[in-house]
Amino acid sequence: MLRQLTASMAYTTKPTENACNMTRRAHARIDDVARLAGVSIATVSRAMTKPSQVREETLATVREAVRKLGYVAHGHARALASRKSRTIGAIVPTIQNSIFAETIFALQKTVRAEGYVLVVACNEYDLGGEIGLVQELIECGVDGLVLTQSLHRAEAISLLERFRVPYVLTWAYDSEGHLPAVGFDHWRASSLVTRHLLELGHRDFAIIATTTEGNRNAQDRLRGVIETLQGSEIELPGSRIVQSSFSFAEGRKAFRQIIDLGHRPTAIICLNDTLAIGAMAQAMDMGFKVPRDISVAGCEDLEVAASVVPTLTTVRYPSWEMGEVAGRYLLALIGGRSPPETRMFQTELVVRASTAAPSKRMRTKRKFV
Amino acid sequence: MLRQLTASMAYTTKPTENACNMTRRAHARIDDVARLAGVSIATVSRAMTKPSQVREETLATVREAVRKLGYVAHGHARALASRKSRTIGAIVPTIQNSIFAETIFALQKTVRAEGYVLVVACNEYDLGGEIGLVQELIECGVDGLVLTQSLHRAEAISLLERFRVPYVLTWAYDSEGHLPAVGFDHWRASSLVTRHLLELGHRDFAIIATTTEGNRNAQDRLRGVIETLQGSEIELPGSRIVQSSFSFAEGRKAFRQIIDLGHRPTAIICLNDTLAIGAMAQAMDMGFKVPRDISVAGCEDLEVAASVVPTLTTVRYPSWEMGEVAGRYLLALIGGRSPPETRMFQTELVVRASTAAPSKRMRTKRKFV
DNA sequence: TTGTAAGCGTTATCAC
DNA sequence: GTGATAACGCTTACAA
Repeated sequence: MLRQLTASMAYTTKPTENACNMTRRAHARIDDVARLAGVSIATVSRAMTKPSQVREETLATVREAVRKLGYVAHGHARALASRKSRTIGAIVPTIQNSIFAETIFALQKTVRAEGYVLVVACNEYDLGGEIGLVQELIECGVDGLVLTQSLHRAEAISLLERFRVPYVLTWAYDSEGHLPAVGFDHWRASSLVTRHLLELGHRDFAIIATTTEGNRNAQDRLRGVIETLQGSEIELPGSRIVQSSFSFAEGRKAFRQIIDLGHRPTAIICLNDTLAIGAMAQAMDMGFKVPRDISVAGCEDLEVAASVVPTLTTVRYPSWEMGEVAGRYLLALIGGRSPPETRMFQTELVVRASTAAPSKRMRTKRKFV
Repeated sequence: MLRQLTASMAYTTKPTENACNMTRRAHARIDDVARLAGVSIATVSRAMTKPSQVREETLATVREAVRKLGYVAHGHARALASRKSRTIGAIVPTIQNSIFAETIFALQKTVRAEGYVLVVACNEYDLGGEIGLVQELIECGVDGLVLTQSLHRAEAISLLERFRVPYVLTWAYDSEGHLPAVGFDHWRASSLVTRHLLELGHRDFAIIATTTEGNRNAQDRLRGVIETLQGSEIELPGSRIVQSSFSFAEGRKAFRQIIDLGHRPTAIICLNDTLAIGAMAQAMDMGFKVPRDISVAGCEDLEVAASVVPTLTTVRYPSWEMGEVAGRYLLALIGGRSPPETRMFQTELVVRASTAAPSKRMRTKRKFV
């Protein structure tokens, strides 16, 4: 509730009556400022939003009145009249995953620099109904919307277009390149990791994969590994690919599962860092020396994980930059300027101490696939 | 921008003209729904917000019209007329720190369940001007505001009270108990850790502390350790307390610094988990076995860190619960219900593998302070 | 450069 | 239960 009125301020009271005793109201309105400054409300409005159109002297008077009364504009009234709210919405699966937190943080900073505030909603991987969220944010009157890993892209977009709300997709894949989307090349990310291990001389792999069902990004990552291996004429038996869900413990379990197969690969590629860290921990618990006995690599930079386990070879995803670009894109669209090109961000391999060439000991002990 | 009008819709056109051809407009308004349903706009409004006051049959007609037109209410107009916006604001230092992310996530979930959306703003530890942010959110017309570790509490509160915006402080300390605040007992948290080590038989400590300047929480944590030690007649020489900033690398550096003193404590208490993990990593790099040679404990549960380094003895801060309570508190205040009691959350010691009784080897090798 | 006044799309009061 | 209509607090086209 933005303002609390005294009883006498109810609908029956005439506006002119209020005008006389602003002391009875909770806070100042534009007409209070106008009266104190001795100008019209239009001038006050202009002084607030287009100061260049107001004479220097008048401006000073108005500003003084604003200061004296502690006037703060009523955003909803302003939005209703001007048809712009200076708010931007963002929908993310969760804010608890540091990769999304980073994007949101960057986005928030970017739009705030232009006077926009950010409305954040989490769809919790659709448990709450993504389309409902989009509609809610439209109802809130956001000037633009950022969608992250949208699960119902087509519906969300048609809704946004019907309401003429500018939008941009993040963490998204757009094969045709027609949609405003910024994302990562997940295929390339996991391919980078794989090539790195191939170049070190590894020929004997296992993959700890995430579930790929309905997740294009995860599919791309898995394909990136498999196709790169195929490029080197290496076929991976299906049993060497373990599917896991997202957790440290799952990474441990998957590692055990691989070792239980009775065949030790020289390198393990994990399709995300949480799994990789779990696998590494399990390897060490089981007496493996990393990377002497086995190399472990991840495919997705978890900022926090990287600071905690700074030895993991992985791929850096510039999620901060993505947030910035998404913000700038929307701001341009809203401001009627031509937006920057949307694009596929390139990821970058970060080689750390968890990978090395297979040791002689490994080579002699193992038969290749 | 919520709606785009065609040229003919400019101010010169009379409302009654618009009414006839809604096809030329971007989307439906309440009067379009009313016309299609054959009722007045007042009825439509009631059907949307107080369905119980509308006859079942009328309700169905209106709902059908809403569906047909894809009508979505204009939040700003609604907010202006009703004086409530169904948005709640939250100011946090950053969303990148997982403890705040967790609180925000819980808050978001709690308020969304009641139909509110969350506007998030980060003050980046005041680099952006906290009071400005508060004013911005008031201008946005939030129905309530959550402040986190507010650095300018007095000013923020006076502003909020002037505008009659309900608020609640989180991660906050309120010695008098007059303010609506939910926080943690940091003194107790670090005291718990200290007592645990004392009970294991440790007498020889070092502390890796955070900067305490202007940070009441950090001060409390440090006092918790020192005063608990004093309770056992243990005085810590100042050189055994190393001040660090917040990072993994700083934890490493601080550990080296302590060892460089030439005296090895049997236990190290770190005032946050990031420092603790850094210290542990450094210890292991330097050939220490944890906890055989040295015990390491933290004072602040970092969710991600805990999942990555699941061996760290630390204190769990229920930040999720705090977000929930903060949300419920505001919702109660807004709804005119009596709010739940604000309180100091109790933290809870989580003993893991990084602490143990000092070994005989340690005991014989060391002289006590 | 400034003032006048007509919107912006709802809700809430009051009469029926 | 429902309808007519006056707010809600601001922006902006147009006139001065």
